[in-house]
Amino acid sequence: MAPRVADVDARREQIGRAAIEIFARDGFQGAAVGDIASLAGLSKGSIYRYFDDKEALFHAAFEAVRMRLLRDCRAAMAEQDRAWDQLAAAVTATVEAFRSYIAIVPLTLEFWAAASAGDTRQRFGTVMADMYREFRELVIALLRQGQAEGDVDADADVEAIAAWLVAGLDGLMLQHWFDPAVDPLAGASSMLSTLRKGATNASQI
Amino acid sequence: MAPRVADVDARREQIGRAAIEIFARDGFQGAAVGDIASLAGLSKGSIYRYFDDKEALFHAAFEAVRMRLLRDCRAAMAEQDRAWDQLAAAVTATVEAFRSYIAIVPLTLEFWAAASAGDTRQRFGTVMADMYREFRELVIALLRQGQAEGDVDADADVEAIAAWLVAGLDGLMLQHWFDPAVDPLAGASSMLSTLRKGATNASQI
DNA sequence: GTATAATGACTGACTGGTCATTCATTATAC
DNA sequence: GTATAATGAATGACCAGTCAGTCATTATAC
Repeated sequence: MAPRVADVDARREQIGRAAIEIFARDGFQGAAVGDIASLAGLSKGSIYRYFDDKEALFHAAFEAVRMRLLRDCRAAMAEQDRAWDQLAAAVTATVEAFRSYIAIVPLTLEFWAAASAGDTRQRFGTVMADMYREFRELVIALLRQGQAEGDVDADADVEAIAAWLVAGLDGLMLQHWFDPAVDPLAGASSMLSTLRKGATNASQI
Repeated sequence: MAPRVADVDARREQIGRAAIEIFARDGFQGAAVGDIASLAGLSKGSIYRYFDDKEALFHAAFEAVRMRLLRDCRAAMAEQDRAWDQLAAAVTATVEAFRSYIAIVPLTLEFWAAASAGDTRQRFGTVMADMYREFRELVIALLRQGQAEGDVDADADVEAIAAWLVAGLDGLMLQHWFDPAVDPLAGASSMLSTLRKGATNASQI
């Protein structure tokens, strides 16, 4: 109807918000493009003016969620001076992000599945690999700085630690999703304090 | 009377094996029951003689994989005396199971997704919740015994530790699946040694 | 040992339905 | 009048689950 739409980016974002909600509720395969269109206040056909196909829509939804998480982490880190405190803040911010924006969880699970099997595997698999590399590298950098600042053992295997720290956060969110009695914050705190004691000679000996 | 003396259990297992392979390759929604039937050497119609519907097939596939994992864990534990060594053996056995039977990974990811969104959520959600509770309880029991044997601090929060240990294994397997350069065994070893140092006064002080 | 009857595992064409994607048409703004 | 956004009916492909019929195998009678 409206020629020269006011703002293409705004419309894409509007559709993306609807996509997050529907994909989180119904899954990737289960979601109907028409439902996303309705929620965005458009018709099915219009979706295809802004996105090539359903997969592109899914990718955009996940990307939006990922950026939000990364932004929250960086914001929390900016408030701390020492690398160790920044790491703790990032971990806490991640858990908080999951709790305050719970749609992240089912959306992520759907994305994992899409990246691991079926036609979507190739397209989304590299996206996941890149994302985890990025998260691990963030943690590795903090741990290295922590070593320089004397909060982390010089001989700690920072790569391995980064992998299981990120892994632990994912897994805690997963268990919390299936069973709300599992407290992800308690788990993350325990993980951090154990790491603090287990990989820090300076403060113990 | 009964032609080919059909061994119902054997047939179900034969179909189950095919189901694991196809679901791991194509995902739950993406898999065609006809493909599973072909791989099992049967026709589509016959599948429904042994399973109520596609979901039942999926459930059976996951259950088989879960039992195998649990069996491997218990076997590894049986070879150790002290609770701490049993825990370490179980963790290593889990990682080894993932590596030697890699189809577990995409199948698990599919199951997570099915348990988190869409029509399948209710049916599979409780299965997941129960499974994680079972795994956590196994770890909790070992940690408690470890406390009794003096290998684990008396004031350690065993519930929180169990949650993040299980979480870490899931997450490591996930990262390894997307990026084979991530070594899950190195991650798991680091996690264990950190826990050993961080939650054990006895051996350090 | 042979012929016949009974059985039920197995098949695959079929039904009913879903849904992503396309495109001819309509509405709107300038 | 023209360019473009938006629409939604139409298309085509896919697939879970059903069921009437087939036929190899077993049981029984003699």
